[in-house]
Amino acid sequence: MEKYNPQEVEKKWQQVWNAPDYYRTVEDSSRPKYYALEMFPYPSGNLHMGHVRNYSIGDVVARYRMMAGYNVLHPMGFDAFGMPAENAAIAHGVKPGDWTFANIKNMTAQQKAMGLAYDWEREVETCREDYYRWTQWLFELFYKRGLAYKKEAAVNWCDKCGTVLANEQVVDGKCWRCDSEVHKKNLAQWFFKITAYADELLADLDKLKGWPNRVKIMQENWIGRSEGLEFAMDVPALNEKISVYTTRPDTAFGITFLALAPEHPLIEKICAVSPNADAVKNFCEHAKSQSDIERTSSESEKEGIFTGVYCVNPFNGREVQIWVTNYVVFEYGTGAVMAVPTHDERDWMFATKYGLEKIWVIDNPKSPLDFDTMTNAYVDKEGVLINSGKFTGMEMHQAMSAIIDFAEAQGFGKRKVNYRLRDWLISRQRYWGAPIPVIYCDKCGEVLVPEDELPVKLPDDVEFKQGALSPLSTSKTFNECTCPKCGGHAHRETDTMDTFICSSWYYMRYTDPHNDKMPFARDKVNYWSPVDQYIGGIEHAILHLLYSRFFTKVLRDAGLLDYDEPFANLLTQGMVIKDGAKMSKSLGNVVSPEEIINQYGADTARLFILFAAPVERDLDWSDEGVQGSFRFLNRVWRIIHIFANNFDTSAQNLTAEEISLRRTLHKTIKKVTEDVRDRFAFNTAISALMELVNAMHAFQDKPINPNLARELARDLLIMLAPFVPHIAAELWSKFFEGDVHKQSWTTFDPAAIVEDEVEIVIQINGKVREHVKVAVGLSKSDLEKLAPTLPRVDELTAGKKIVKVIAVPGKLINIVVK
RNA sequence: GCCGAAGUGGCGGAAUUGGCAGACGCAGCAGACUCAAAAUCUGCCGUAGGCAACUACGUGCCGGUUCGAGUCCGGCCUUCGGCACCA
Repeated sequence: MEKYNPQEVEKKWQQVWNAPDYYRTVEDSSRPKYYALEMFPYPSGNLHMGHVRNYSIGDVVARYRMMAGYNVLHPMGFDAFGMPAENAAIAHGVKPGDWTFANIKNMTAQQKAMGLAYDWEREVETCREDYYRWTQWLFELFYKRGLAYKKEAAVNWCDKCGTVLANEQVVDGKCWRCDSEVHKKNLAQWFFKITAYADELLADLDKLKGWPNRVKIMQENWIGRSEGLEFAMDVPALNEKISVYTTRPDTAFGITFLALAPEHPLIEKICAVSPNADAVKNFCEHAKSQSDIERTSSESEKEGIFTGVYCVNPFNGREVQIWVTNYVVFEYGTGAVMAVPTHDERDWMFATKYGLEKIWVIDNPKSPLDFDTMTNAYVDKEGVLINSGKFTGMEMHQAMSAIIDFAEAQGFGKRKVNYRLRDWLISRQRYWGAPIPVIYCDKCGEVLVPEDELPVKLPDDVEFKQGALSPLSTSKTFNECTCPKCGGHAHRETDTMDTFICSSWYYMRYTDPHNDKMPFARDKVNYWSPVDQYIGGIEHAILHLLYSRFFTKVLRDAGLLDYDEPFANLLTQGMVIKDGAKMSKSLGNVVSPEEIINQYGADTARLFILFAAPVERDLDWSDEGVQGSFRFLNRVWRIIHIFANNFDTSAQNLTAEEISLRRTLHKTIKKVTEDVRDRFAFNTAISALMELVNAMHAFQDKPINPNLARELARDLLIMLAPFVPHIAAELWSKFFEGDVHKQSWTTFDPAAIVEDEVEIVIQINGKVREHVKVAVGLSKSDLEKLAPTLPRVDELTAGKKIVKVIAVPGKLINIVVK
């Protein structure tokens, strides 16, 4: 028997799998389809352990489904536009495209060294013209459907990245990529109208039965739907109205002031009549200069200034002061808030600080409030209205709808649904992205580039300088053009698209990657979609997964596809941790996949990473654990060779020991199948395989029935194939015909797992006192009768009274004594 | 503050429907093989007491339901994640 040499074995099989037709996928209506997908990577240059984990999980899923008779689509590609390529251009003078393609080449080689079962002919690279042509085409589709628009707004600007960011890409006031602080800037930018789909994006979360609950909850929070009342308050001094939005119309009689965001357009008019206009203007400047964190943290100091102007509460006719404050968010609702200090914590703090009036309008009849000594707002969702005119005495929830009805009947307000979700800012002042296909004509204004002129190609003659200027605007060949409508003088949009747009539809392109008439054919995308199993990191819970859901719904409404949700099942893998922290260069705890693969082989790396932790949980890297996995593969290598020595011996009837070993095999088949198919419990599937190999080891020095030896070797290799494809293929080729990866998944023989005896537990007062073997199928009453006849039971219950006997067939007998 | 997840040996983890807590692996200890070491194989391995059979305790804490709770219920504690002045 030669030694297990993973380097040699893996190289050999990777060459076999690299043949163009080995993993080629075609539509086939005779088999059920299965679309297995891992989130495609950014081509940073090297795989890290997070990638290895992601692809190992996906490969087990795909390979198992292939063997289980499904027509499996399992593609890979690269999210190839993005800033690091551009930064490399600035730092080292290399072209972003050259840098990117070199990285893709390197990473593809690393992926191939992992032995992954991909159809490489479907590879997608988002930076290639034949891909971004369709990204631009989709932008135009959104534009034509009124879902892409340009607007001047205060947007998030990252100095370090030299570009604007979408709300989803700002984390705790910082840039999601470089972690530097983001500030507001007024710029005219392109947006996608994701808010038009807010309701459906929220409602359809219910359809996603195969998604982790926490991801759905995160999206729900992000969309942030609320119901309430929007109503107008008169400003007599200006002969104007201010609209406010509230979710607590039941507290409307407690309004004591009105709070405006410093950006509110009415402030200018107020200043025209205000006695302290200068102070108000100064305050607004000050508030606007505060950083995002200062402005939006609930712990920040609330500040404000009285404008000297009043408005009228339409419910009771009271005049209330108009204040400008730093805690009202302009982008949400109407940018103006009715303030009720007694029933809102923020208003309480503000009113206390500035000595404003507090009027209580809700009391709790169950435990009446002592208003004179209250030090907080009363915000519980329970109570009855007081001091509220004709609504006094009404239960607060009834009062909410009654007050809304009243406002609607009087014509000064209406029911309103609001969302926290904002439109998606998609412009980026960067080079390495898909150019926005828009032309600005001196006469015609904003014009789309005609479809047959797509793609708008990225020019080569640009200067890569950090700053507010889009690199494309430095190109001499790109900028100037003629108007497609009138032929007159025009110039191009020089911003590119957020790369999240490229990744919002790549999984559709995989279904028809070489189509040069359309982004994809409708019948192909419908055949393969939705993705049956999507696998990736939790960090995309909102970003990529929300954007992709939005894209799917827009493309459905445009008639390009016929389903509502892109990803039927989602698996969010945990991080790879070492020494208690995420692997990172700065901590110096990075383990390179390349080194592990060189030392032990890809099979060992895959096995360890799948065995060490459940897929959803963080995984602690352990060098000793890797050695353990390598040891196991060596055990497999030896035991298969030993068993194969018995293949040609003469067959006898199975001994009792052999029957028991066969039972272990079939129980293992059942468990591994269920763990892989239903639970993604790869760690327990592998532990069951280890137990089987341990059981086989009891026969290492004994002759074994040749039929059983063959059955064990065969089924073990089939079950190992999705996890450790190279060693399984090699051992199979040595002792069996054909290719292990083209075998049907093995099934268990129900007759083989039947036991004739079961061990049941005897408990006395719930404590285990004895184990007995009984015939299988003994009924409840048989067991109850059996219990008192056991000598041990007799001994332990001597002198005590048996109160009750509980029997669970096949499990236990519990005797209750006093 | 609100929402969510988790807490089990020295470590990673198992226990799928309320029924033997600690499968499997790592580390450790002992033995076999060897001149020796490595590799391999075998056994032991929650804590305390005991030569042992065995006994008591034990799944973050307190209480409850149940013949029986890691699992269910109520109340806390800790850690991690998300949202966070959204009216």
